[in-house]
Amino acid sequence: MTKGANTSGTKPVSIKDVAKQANVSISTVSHVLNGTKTVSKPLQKRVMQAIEDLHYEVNMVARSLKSGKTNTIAVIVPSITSVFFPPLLKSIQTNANKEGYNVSVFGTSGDIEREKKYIQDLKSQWIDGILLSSCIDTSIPDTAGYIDSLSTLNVNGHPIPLICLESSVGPKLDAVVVDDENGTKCAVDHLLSLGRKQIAYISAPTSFSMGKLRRKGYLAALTEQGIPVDEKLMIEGDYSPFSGFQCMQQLLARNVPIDAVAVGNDQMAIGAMRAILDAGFRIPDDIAVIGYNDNFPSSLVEPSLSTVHVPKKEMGQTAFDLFIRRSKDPNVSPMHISLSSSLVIRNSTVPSVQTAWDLHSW
Amino acid sequence: MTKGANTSGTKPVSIKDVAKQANVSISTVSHVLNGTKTVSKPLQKRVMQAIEDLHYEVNMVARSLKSGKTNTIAVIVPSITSVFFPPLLKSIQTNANKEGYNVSVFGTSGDIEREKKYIQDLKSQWIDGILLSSCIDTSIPDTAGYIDSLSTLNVNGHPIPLICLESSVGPKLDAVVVDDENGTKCAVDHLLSLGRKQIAYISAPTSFSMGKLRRKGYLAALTEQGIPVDEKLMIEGDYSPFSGFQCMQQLLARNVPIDAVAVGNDQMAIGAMRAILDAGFRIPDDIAVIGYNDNFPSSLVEPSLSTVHVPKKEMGQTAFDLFIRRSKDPNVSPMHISLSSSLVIRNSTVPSVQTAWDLHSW
DNA sequence: CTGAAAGCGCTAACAT
DNA sequence: ATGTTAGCGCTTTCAG
Repeated sequence: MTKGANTSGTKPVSIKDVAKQANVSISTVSHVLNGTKTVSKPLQKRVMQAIEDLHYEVNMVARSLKSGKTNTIAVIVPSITSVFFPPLLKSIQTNANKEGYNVSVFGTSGDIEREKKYIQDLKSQWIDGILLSSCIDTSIPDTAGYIDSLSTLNVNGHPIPLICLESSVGPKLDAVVVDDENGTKCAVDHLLSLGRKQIAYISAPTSFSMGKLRRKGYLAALTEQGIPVDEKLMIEGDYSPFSGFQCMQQLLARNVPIDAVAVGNDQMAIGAMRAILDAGFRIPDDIAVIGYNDNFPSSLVEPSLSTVHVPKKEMGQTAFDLFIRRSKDPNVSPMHISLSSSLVIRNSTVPSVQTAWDLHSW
Repeated sequence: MTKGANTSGTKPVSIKDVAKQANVSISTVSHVLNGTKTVSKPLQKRVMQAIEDLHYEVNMVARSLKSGKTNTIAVIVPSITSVFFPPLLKSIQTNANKEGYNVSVFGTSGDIEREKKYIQDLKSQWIDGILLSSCIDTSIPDTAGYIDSLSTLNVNGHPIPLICLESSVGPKLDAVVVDDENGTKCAVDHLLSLGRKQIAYISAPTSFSMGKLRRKGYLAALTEQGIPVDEKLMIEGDYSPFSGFQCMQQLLARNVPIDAVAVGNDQMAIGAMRAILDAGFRIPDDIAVIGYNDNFPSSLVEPSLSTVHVPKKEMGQTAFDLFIRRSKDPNVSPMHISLSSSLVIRNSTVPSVQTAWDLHSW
């Protein structure tokens, strides 16, 4: 009646016990378990029966030791509480489970040493693959060695597929990113189309390719319109809402006229909104704001935040697909997939549009 | 110079190779690796040197097979995207890492079959422990067998510690919960103290102890004031913001006067706020709203949402401590820890209080 | 179609 | 203090 849960027993039952009970050899049991070879119907029955009777369950660690596979992949991200990652993690999890993989999640808190440590540990555990949103600061010298080591991670004599998430770390590694530059350019173009002239920019850390590319998009948009770039209008945050708040305060304190601000992510944008509002300005009448990523809080704040939508679900899916692709053939050449993002216009740039709270994804 | 990353190699190097290189026995290597026995300085040196030279790294899966320990715990939650869990997961992760444990996270999407499947798989993997926020519906008969099996989970001849998170599943299991009943009572008392008489309640699923207890707190508060309970004022949601929205719409459609609503969690409360506002009522002038959990979005919405604070960090910490406690002695009697919650008053009940956006935790 | 046996890499009891 | 050896539970040649 109840499922074959070894619910009470104390003695571990192994393949050996099953073999004995079924009166067959140990290898026969293994073969019916894995379908590795054809086993005659009668024996098959007996084995199944014995498995049932004994409540046998395979031991994955022994199997892993033999097979070299753990059926587990790891996802390493800077923060598991940052609102951006959970949807991504969920997507990865869903896709991985579908293919029989388990997922372990690690949060580095932006500490590169912990990132390295995790990767080291993961190798020892014979992890089947790593999806990495690295917190490495590529602006620091001597970083090349680490990046290089990532592309040649190997264990048990074979390479461990490693896929970069969100931010490409090097040309030799598979990666799935969004078209950060173009997305930001669209955002700034939108501001420009609204007639804004003094557009500030709060950047995500430019020590990462993501931050660099997004800022590049900002610059490109200005340049295209022949607007001179003013360093006074640019500042760099650290992703967090509070850093956005602080950056905006500083921008405001510089006494340069500002009628709009584009921001490297939604968290900082919301922090910036707070600073603007606290300083007594109106959004967007005095200063328009646009973020990046389209996380659910952006639909909740007042006024709702315009932003650039990033397809997190698709991103997780794609990353997992890249992992599968590389597991099948470790030698395929690295693939960089850039997902396209799209503008989401809300009230922080256009007061007249109807916007609604996102009541579904959290 | 560079860390001993086996960065390029192809041959797996085992303890055997180290032994040969150092010209010692395999067990000596093991002993210096684990400090299991005292090894003479010179040999120790030679072994360390060989490890260095060969870029040796322990193989955790082989070690696990032998030792029966994987140094990994699993956390199973209904949803990894729900805003409540990430802070909890982070806390668990932090504490676990400190003690040398890795954490695997699993989201069941509220599907009890997936929950069972995960647990089954985890047993095969010889997981060291499970922290479980179960999605089992205790109102369904035949559920006892499952709960019972949880308290006797065992593998490799020894029990697997299992700790219930957020919702106690049975007296035989360790659990860390919040004082749901009292917390809700305080919330409703607050509404009462504001002079509200027609207080509706949107419940979390009452098929779980958490939902039951919180509703009980609501009833207790009314009863204490001699206010008759009106079934028309009660309804049950499914945790999600959208369900809160729908529940509130239904409540409003019942044409019973309502001047306040207490809600089983913040997500539903925010959904309910949307419904109230959409229906043209003012918050809190016409209808006051209070939630539960104190997740960051509650500070962001307009008006900000009063709620009951739940210490997620402490919860993760406590759960992990319980795990450690039970690993050390599988036979200690089950411990139920109830964390106390506290009222957070914001503008959805008291317009005059100053509230600020939470800019720090997401 | 079935079984015997050799390890995967490691730990730990048991010699020496 | 050091070495020898027997497995942990499983997969997978290789024989029969």
